[in-house]
Amino acid sequence: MERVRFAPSPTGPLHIGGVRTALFNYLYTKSRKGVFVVRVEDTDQNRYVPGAEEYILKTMDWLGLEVDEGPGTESPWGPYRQSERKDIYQNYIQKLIEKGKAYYAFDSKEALELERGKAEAKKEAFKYGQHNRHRMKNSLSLSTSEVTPLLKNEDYVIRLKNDALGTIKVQDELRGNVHVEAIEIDDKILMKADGMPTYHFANVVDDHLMEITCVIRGEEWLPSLPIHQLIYEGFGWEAPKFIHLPLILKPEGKGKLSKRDGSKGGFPVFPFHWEGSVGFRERGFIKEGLVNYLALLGWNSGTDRELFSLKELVDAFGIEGLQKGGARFDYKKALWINAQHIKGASPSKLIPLLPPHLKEINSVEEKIELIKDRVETLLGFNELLGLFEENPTQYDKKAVRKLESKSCKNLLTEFRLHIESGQQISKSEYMGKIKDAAIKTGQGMQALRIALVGQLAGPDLFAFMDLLPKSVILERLDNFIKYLNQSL
RNA sequence: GGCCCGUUCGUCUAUCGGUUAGGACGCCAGGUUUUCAUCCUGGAAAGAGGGGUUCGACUCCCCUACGGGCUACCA
Repeated sequence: MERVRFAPSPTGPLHIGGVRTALFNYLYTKSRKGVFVVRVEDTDQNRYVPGAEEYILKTMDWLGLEVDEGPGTESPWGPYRQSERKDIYQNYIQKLIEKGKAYYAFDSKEALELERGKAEAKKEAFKYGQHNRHRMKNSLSLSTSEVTPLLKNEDYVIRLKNDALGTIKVQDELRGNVHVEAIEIDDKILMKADGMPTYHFANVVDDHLMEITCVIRGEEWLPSLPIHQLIYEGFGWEAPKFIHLPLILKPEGKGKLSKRDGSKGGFPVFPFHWEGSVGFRERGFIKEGLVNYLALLGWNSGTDRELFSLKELVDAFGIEGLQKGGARFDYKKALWINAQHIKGASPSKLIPLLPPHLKEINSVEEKIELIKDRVETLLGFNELLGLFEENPTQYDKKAVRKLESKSCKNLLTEFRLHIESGQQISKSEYMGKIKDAAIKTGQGMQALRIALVGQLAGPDLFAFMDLLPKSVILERLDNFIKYLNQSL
């Protein structure tokens, strides 16, 4: 049975890169009928942001990424917040020290800065490791009698003792074998002075204890895979499989997509609102649209098919379809995908997603049916449904100018009488009136359209009128006739 | 700078040694429509460069270039 985890850090709202990582974790897990675990990696007390964890969980909930185990779940594998697992890490780091795979280090930040500066001056990278650990201040270079008081009186960290030789080989399911020289890997800090583990340590310990079978994370973690492997080996544990996903890149320019890119590019980067910034949900995306677009960023089904529901994605998913190179975010395509899902959705599914004042309007189902092919996002319904609810307050001047005011006025007056007398409102009836008035079809249709909605765009006029109370139609005709009178 | 990963139309991608290099978004043109949108049809648009290997390379190998990531007591 596969057990797969999504392990976000609550340092802020999840952005779409994180959402996609969650999605691929979910798809992989469910396509293999495995257990989907969410683990909150809150080991950095300085970067902790209140509300972020809740935001992440809400996102999963909104998108339908059902969590099998996570914060709040009672199970032998819990707890699922790393801040609640401190004792476990303390316990396991001792084991690593006993095995001689980790050691205490007492170097001050200043001392490390100094070393770093020296290395930089020589155009070298500073590494704390095999070649220089003997001249640093740690339990390997100091005698036991020196170490004991330091342990008591000074801040210290615990470092990985990397004594690997030659070349380290690690495996990524997407990229195959990756080789790194052991000397390149430094003695990473495993335990910080505040007693909390670093990512590297907590991650390995938890993945092992939670019996995770496959780790799916962003490509930014690929360089630290050898470190993690060293820790697994230090414990004598078998490592899970690893998949490093390509990153989502900025729409244009350089680098990976960041949280700031949204405001610059005029598109959202968060699933839903966070503080001042709006998310995909506020921009009128439905979950199916967002999920589908994100799945296509770095994955394809191997066929020409692009439209999928979440369930269909689960069925179609396979790691063969994963891409190795980074993918640029394309908001236009995201909008198109969203539009396809809105078009395919039934009105009853869309109505609950509308703002309260729109949910309740008359014949809302029929109205949505009439206009859903015309919108890209849910926001489009505000505008188009508004055409039913509010009489035009102004008329498109340019369009009005092109009308032959007098004959159009007569036509509309005639049509008004026709409606008032209780006769049928149909296309053929109106066409007859146009013919009688001896004006062009286009003119006649445009005049009616402007009268009803104030502009030259909108849904089919007769279907539109079917859903409009007769009194409202009359009112709008009156208003426009009056308007024409004034301008004559 | 060092290390690692990557590179097919503007963008997302198919191709797993032999194809007129396919699809989608976007763009352009035409059609349907009372308008706009939808929809339909068509079009422009790609293998980073250089070496190999091979009867034959987008596909395999090497180099270069470019892009990305990492290089914290952050994840």
